[in-house]
Amino acid sequence: MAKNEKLVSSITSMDTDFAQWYTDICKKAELIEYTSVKGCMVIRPYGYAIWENIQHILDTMFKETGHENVCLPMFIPESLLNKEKDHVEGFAPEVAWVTYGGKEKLEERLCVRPTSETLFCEHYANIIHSYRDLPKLYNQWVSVVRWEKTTRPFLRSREFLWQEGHTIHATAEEAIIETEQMLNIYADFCEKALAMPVIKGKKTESDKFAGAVSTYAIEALMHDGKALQAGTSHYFGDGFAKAFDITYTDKNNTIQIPHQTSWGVTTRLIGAIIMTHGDDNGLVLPPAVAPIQVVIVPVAQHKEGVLEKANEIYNTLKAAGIRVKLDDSDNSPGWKYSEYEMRGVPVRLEIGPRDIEENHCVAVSRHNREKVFLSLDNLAESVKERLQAVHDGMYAKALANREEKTYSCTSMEEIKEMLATKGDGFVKAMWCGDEECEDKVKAETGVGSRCIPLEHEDISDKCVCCGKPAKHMVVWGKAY
RNA sequence: CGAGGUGUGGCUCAGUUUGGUAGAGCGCCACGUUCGGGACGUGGAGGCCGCAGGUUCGAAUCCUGUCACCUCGACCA
Repeated sequence: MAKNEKLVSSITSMDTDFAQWYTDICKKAELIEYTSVKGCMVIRPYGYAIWENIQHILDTMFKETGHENVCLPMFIPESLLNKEKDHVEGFAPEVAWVTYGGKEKLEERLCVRPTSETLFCEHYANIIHSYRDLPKLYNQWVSVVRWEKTTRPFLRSREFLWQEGHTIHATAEEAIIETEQMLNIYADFCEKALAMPVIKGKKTESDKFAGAVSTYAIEALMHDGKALQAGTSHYFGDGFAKAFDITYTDKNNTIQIPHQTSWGVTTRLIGAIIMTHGDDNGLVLPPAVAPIQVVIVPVAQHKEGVLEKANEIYNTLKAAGIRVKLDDSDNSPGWKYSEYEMRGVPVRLEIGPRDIEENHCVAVSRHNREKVFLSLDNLAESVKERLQAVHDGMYAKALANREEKTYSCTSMEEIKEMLATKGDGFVKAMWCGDEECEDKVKAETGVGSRCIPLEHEDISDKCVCCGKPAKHMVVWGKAY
């Protein structure tokens, strides 16, 4: 392994400086490049291809559950943004404004959408009249702008790509079911496509979305023990509908107010992948979203028959629907091994004269570097099995990391001690429901409330802070 | 946004204290030899020192401002 350290010396090791390690990977795996505008990055082809794969899988899940894609404007007139009081207050500090059109000052300034609830509401008010018009299950894939003070690639940028689902329903029950359904879709996606375990939970009052009745989120734990909110799903009740005057006539010819939801995930998921699975050799990509699932590295490719065989393998795998790349550049095999490990390619196949003689190739799994020989007969099948094994291995590893860094605590002292001795992580502790206690826990221990998990656990019957009867089990953590 | 740190070819950095007109290694390009964990030889290209002002006969070096990145806080997908 000593030699190995030298190979990857260009990436700062995770233990030395996790933040620098993260930045190194973003740059060296060619996911992003900075631009002259703070917080606005170029997502390079390799990074964007990951996003395209995320989009494709999620979009399919959305469509399977009856959602339709739309596209709304990127500008919101100030008066429209101002219609829902909590919503404006939540977003006003971080919106960017357009005040000029060419040389003329605008009568009313336009905000660059930080999120599109208000636009959807304006639209719904126009198109919804009857119970027959409901529900509307809309989603859009767009970018939004939030003028953040501190920015980091993927985790917090001023412009970011996301999808925002906005649905409107006849009844509260239906909207609540939608909110839960989308939370479940996100959690399934994270676990099955990104190999990333998440905790589904409800946000506390102080932490919920501006204008929502309740906010649900999936929370993931990164390799360094910090929490990352990976997706949110909000139930709005009829608050927005009232503010925007959206009504419909029901079967009995009486005017009713509909109920709404919104839900979203962003390019932050790419940051989550990096920080959940990455290691000191670079990126480790889950097979489902990896732009290249298998890279073929020919060894002694100048020798007769090697490139021919490599091409044959390439064609076989490609025909089987695997995203495969053959690197026949004249870099040395060793160089290629390191390069594709840094880029996180899940499986590498090595094929050289000795392999050809024995009718097999070498398969190396990125996440654990395990090497096996695979027969060239039925190769597509066995490669698919390897990809599945990589996914399973990555999930197990990420889950083990989370378990190891999850602590159940019954007192403030215990929280402090666990964090001090075992490092950052998820802290499970009971809470009375009082905001004062929530703030106090954060102020004294450094960990804030992440969510109230849907799967309840009884750690004790008393609030970890005040000792009064507990209402909820809360997962606490330091957040990105 | 508050406190601290760093900006020098694509990358990692030396040079800044004490001003005198820019270096190394890696990478890149060409050719040849190589090829089972980042190969080697020979030749070559590439930087007005983050940017803008100022001081000075003269600024990578001193001063002011600004931008970007990193760390720790506060805010957030």
